[in-house]
Amino acid sequence: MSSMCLSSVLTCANLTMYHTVVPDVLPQQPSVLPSINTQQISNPGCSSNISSQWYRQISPHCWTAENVLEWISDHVESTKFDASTLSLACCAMDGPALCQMNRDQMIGVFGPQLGLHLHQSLQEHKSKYDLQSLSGPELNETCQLLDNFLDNLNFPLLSTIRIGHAEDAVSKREFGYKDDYDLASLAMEPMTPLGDTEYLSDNQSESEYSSSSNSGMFGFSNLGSPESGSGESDPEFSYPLISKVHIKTEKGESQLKRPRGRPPKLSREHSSSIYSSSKKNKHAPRGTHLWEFIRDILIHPERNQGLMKWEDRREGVFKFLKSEAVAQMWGQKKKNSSMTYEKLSRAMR
DNA sequence: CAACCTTTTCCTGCTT
DNA sequence: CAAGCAGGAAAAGGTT
Repeated sequence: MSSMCLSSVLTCANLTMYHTVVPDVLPQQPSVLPSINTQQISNPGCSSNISSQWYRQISPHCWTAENVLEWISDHVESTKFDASTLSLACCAMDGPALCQMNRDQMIGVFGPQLGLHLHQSLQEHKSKYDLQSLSGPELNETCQLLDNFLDNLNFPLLSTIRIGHAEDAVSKREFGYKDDYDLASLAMEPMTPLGDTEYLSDNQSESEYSSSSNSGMFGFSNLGSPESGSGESDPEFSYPLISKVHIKTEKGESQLKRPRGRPPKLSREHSSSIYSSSKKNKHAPRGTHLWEFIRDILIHPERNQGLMKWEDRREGVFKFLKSEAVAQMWGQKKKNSSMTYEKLSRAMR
């Protein structure tokens, strides 16, 4: 089980990203999450070490006073600055106010050492977000993924949404994924661009992810696991025979089974994913965590084409509308064409 | 390089 | 009984 509860992280993201837009987004939250319930993404208390990092993903112009404090606090720590010499009142400003300060004003307020440090840091943050407009790198990456994903869908964008059963018609065999993310064979519902507040009106067509109560409608209700039809057929992700084991069943049959756990990673030389060209590092860069991926989709509702939506931002409840599509995107991001919603949901839990 | 963390995969049991 | 879901366990691989 992940030590970092997805719900808390997403809620923190939610709060950070939206609290200037949705002022009532931070009610009293229960301090304890009773259990990890993927149906309901509720709000446990956000740990400070998580929330304190969120200002990094927002343009300084959008920082709240709290973000500014966190930012200053981080620099006080990193520079071993004696915080006792710093007046809290000096730090009481929001992002826009902070951005208006020039170098000399910073030095005047925070002193020559910390002031210079803060000024330099602020310039870096500002230039970073000036270049990237609204989005952080991870967000851009996810958005690019979304764009590519949607570009690869050959479905006409209909003006009406078919309710519910489009996925019914898809057999597991038809669900074969191809290299380069060719999802033309993926019989999803046609995607209609949705605005921030313009969601599907008929909830029955959606894969319920959220909601409080429900019991188990964790999406995918009409769709079998595509793994059987795709994962092993993909040359890149097929498992070598050596990784398979023969397991005797009670009936004495010899059955070919995959061992538990993740199969060894194969060479990425033949990867044709859009990421192959951009990611050369030995280690995956930051911003590739599942919770970040989910967050990025959620905070860009105008670009997620109805893949997911906030059901109740205040409660941190969101819903998968195209659960398999989201899983496919995640799989592409992780260069894993056998990713399914079942696995994605397990990772989330 | 080891410890830790996250993700992926398989499996079992419960609920509907 | 079948399907869907939750969660345990194991393993890979990334991060620190």
